[in-house]
Amino acid sequence: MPDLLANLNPEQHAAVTLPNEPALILAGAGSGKTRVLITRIAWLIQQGLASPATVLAVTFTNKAAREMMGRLSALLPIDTRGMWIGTFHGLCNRMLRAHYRDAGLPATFQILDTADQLSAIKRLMKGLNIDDEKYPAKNLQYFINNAKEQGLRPKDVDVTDNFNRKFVELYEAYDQQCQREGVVDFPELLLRCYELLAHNPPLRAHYQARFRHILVDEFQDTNKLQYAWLKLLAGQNNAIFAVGDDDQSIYAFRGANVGNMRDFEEEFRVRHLIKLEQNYRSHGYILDAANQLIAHNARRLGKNLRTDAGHGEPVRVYEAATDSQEAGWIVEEIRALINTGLARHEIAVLYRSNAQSRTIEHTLVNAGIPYRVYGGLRFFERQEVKHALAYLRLIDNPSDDTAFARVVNFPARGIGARSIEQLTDAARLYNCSMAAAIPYVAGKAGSSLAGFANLIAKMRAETQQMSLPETVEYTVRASGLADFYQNEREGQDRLENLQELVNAAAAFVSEEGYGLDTPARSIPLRPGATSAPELATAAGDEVEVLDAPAITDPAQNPDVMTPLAGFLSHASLEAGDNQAQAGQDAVQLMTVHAAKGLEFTAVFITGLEEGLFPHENSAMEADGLEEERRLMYVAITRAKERLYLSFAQSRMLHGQTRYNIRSRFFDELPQDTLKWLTPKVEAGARWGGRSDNAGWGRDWFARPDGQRAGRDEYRGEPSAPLPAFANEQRAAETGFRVGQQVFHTKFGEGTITALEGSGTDAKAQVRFKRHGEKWLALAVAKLQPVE
DNA sequence: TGAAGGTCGCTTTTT
DNA sequence: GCGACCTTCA
Repeated sequence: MPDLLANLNPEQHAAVTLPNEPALILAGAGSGKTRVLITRIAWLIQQGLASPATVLAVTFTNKAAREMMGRLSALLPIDTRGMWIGTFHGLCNRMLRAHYRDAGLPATFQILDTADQLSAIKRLMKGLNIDDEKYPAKNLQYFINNAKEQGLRPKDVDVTDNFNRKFVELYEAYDQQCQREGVVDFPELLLRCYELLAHNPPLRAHYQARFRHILVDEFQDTNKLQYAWLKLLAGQNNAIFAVGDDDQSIYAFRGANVGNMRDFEEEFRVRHLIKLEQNYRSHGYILDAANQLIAHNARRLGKNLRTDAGHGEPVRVYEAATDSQEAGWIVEEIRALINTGLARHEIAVLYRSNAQSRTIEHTLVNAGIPYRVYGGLRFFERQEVKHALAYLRLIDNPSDDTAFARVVNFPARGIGARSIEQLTDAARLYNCSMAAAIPYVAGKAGSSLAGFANLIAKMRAETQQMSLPETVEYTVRASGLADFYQNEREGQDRLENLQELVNAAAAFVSEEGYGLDTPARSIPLRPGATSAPELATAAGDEVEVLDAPAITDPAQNPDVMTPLAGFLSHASLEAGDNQAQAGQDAVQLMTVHAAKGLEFTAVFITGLEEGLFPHENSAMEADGLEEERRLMYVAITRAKERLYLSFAQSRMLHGQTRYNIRSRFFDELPQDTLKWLTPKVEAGARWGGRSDNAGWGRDWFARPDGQRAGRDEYRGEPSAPLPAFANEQRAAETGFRVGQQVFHTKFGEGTITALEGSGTDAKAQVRFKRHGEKWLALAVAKLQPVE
């Protein structure tokens, strides 16, 4: 029997072995939070305090859920399938599939992702002739999701004015449309599941009796609805083991409510509050910086990280003249780090907003350093993949109008906007789906639509006995998608992705433990399967906890989805990785948000300027600045050994050059942990704000005070050379070189101290004998070389 | 029916 | 500055 408790520190040990009572674990960054969560489950089972079927563990991302399952089965030889480990949405989906009748849903209900939802809303508004200018579909989407996350149905929303009344009406119409089509959006999965439990006492009692152990990861990120769902599931008797960090709450903008931690403490009368403050990730100076920064936040539960590692390296700070100079410095430092033997994937460049990645990417490309950008299009979001999925959804559920509208004329089959209009009119008239309305459309439009209906019918018939991978492969071909992309000039990648979809289906079948020949569209018989059957309708007050018996009679096991339904859920709930060159050893580029939960030996936090980080929009939001500070805290605590902070005096943003002052966060960090690689300019000596350049010559832009930290003043002893990056290359592009003597008609003689950009964007920094240092646009300024 | 051209917006994002 | 999305036109 493995000793699960070995090597735990006292706080971790205490958390893992708590009695089965409500507990809140305040887990600082890098304090072994996931380890505690996993060890807790393993310990409960090992001690005989819990059987796998009584455990429910919920996370926010599929990645976290997978990690938990993986590490758990490595820790104990248990079948994790008996447990319910997954995301809020994944678990709710599972419950709704099991009790679809009680939840008022068709067996084959489909899940709309955010993009599907928006197109469903647009379709709805078009049908109702709503002015998209006055009531933008995006705003309605936000309104609906927000209401659902507050647990509010249309009848529950307060009508305050006519504008709001319209939104409530549209919300209601949207819900009716979803109901008719048999589709649910993301928040609906949660709300529907909440209502299922709230309105069905026997069912609620069943699950409350079953899930004696509820564990929640990243509790600070839960929204109101998720908290209510947890409360319902816990009932009077069950304990919730909540793990979270209020200092890392960075998702308020999408409904996360840090207040849930306080509420949980009070409402559940939490007697066990344990703080994990021992940090196993970062060196001392880095932690000092994090601790002192976050101490500036007023509303905290309070906690301070400590480490046994030494001080380590100081935090290096660099002030650049421009965003591209900042990028140049970063790349030089990265090159130096790589030269010392550091793996590229141990280096991360973080930024507040995605737009900042461009300059850095550009500079990395020029330097020939491989990198990977996180974010962007993910596999199941690609258009060709979504097209194929739409056909599969139509096979499974013909009423899914979102899927129907997406592919009725793709590949093109002569069904134009007019035909679609006729069809939607008919569908509204007969209150049926678009597919069902086809017979009511007459004429040429009617016959081409009938052709499409026949295609889908044929596909449904042909795939009746096929396995899931066969079904997908058949669909890709029979839909005409394969031919279409085959003939498309740049369709090869898309064709490969469609093949990849077939592979994904095969992988899904094998991971779920289906036989390879299991028909995709029937409830599979899985001899020896350990998934616990659920009550279709629980009767009476007697509730029995069913301990994972083998499934023998599919009719009694409504919780088993067909492989196709499972795969379609999987595609909606897990959008997959983004396609960036995975596998290669590459420098990691991402937003600070995306970096949460990750760690790197060396971290660059870039663009530390007022307006950017903290972001200017945060000033308008309640608690906005504190959230920005938490974001900075998250960023700092990603670093293990080396932390670099940088900012630029000017930056190209939205096609305009902006002049920013350095972030206030610099003043909130302990100064003795910082090592300025460029001279630190005191706040009072600094100019700030925007400059519209009025009154200044058009051909140059410089700080009005004529001062700047020149690269010749660079005093660091960095691993990297001075930011005289790629000078040779610049020389070739601009015709000038750094160090060259030049003459300007207005400013006279000077020396080039830096070059950047190319073509019409090329700029030179020149130190003039009488006018100080200035940046000049080479396309405008007439610089002449002095022999 | 697709290409071309114009307009809009632009913080962070998982499910 | 750039991409996404919408409309327009041949």
